[in-house]
Amino acid sequence: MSNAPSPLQNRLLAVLPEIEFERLKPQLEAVDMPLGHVLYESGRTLSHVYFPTTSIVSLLYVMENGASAEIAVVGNEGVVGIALFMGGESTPSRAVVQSAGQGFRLRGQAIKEVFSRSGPVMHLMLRYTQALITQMAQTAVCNRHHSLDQQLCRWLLLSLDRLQGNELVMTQELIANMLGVRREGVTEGALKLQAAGLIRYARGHITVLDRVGLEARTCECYAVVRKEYGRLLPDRIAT
Amino acid sequence: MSNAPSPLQNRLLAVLPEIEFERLKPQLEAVDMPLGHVLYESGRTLSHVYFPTTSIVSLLYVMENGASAEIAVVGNEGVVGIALFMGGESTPSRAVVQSAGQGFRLRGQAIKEVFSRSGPVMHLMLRYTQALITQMAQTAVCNRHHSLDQQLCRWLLLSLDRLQGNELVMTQELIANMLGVRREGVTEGALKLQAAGLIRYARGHITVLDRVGLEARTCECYAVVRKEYGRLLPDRIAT
DNA sequence: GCTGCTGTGTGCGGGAGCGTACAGACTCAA
DNA sequence: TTGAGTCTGTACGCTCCCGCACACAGCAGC
Repeated sequence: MSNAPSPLQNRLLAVLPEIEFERLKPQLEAVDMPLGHVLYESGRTLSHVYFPTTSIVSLLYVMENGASAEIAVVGNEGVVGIALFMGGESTPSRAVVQSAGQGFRLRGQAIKEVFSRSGPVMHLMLRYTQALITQMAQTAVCNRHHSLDQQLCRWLLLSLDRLQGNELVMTQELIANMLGVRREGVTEGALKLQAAGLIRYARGHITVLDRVGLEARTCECYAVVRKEYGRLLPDRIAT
Repeated sequence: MSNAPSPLQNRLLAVLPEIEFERLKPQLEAVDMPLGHVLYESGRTLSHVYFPTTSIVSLLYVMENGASAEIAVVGNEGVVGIALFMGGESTPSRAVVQSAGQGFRLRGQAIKEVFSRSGPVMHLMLRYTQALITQMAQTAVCNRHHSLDQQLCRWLLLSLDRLQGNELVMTQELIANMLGVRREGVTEGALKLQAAGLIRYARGHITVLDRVGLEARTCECYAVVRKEYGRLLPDRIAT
């Protein structure tokens, strides 16, 4: 029974080589993590990374209308605030204590120094990875909350951003696989878009006629992802 | 117009400092990426990372019953195979060419060398990050395909794994927020679990009576996540 | 031409979960 | 003890999407 909380209750810290742990230890600050406490807010620059010991933290995405969805959950097996060392400094999600308890925190600067000895290739890879993470998280949110029609628009836009030109070669069947929905659902969605003059569809060839129109029909998820790609990847590497 | 494909068409490669790019360049191999081509299979060790130039790649999770869901999409803004440099070597997802085109690939060893100069703290952080990514990806899949009841079980198990003891303090309202569903839906799900003798519920206190029973009721997502945490994090850092 | 295959359109019953509304049950403080 | 507040249970109509079935249209090859 460890009554005095120890950083070693966090299993990431516990498996570090002793030398490394001893180096970090003086900088670890014990913190109380009461239920509902917000460790960081969406879009805010993080000041610390948190290593939960007896608490659980939820990573939540809060939508514009206030509805939310959990992206992931972090307990004593992990660390909250990976954006700090991935190089993004912030994320579009919020971290909330889901189960009260203790933890330790480390100033952002300290963890960043560990990563600072590495070269530009690694930094770029990590920043990209964070952008990818955002896309995954937003996919989860979108799957939960948005209509097939909105998701279809999002998907078309994400694909379009990665192509030159405005035509994509893709059957409705394949799109359905990607979105995890029925083929018939894609048919109906595509028909609506076609009727609205936004796309033209013909046996595996989609031509986007009105990109702005698609953006107007999709959900916020697309914009969130696009913005993060723009923010994280330099020199006009946008989504 | 660049008729001869250039690695610089990939925007990650394009923003690298010239010195770094020149170092990688001789090792970049141009590859054709035909529609439907599987770059890597779920669970298989990756041999290369791929930098798409004119192609688009889908990261898909394929469920046991064959249904699938796209986790994310990667085009010339990114790289396929982040598990290689994150240290995981493999992922539970499959990478499929969604739009035919070209790309460049790099032997895994080459990208790993870039990361090998870093210390154990960073490696651990990255491996953890990959585990977290898996959790997010699986959340997306689960949101798409599984019932509220299954998701409730998954959520309870993930929380339980991060707690000592078998009681969690959590109102149905909060769980609903996490899962992104109605509170009433959680009520109904919890009642079923209680009727089956798996949990006991009382005003914000849940006691898990039959963990194995919960595991039997949840979907594959829980096991996938748990297994990846076990695999990626050493020394019995499980989910 | 005909035949087959692939891709798209359509219709219908059913179920899961939503929005809404409200009722009971427990807890705490005045 | 009484009332207010919080948490949980129940009910009902509705919508979106699913599963299934089938028709049709374009495009290949012979």
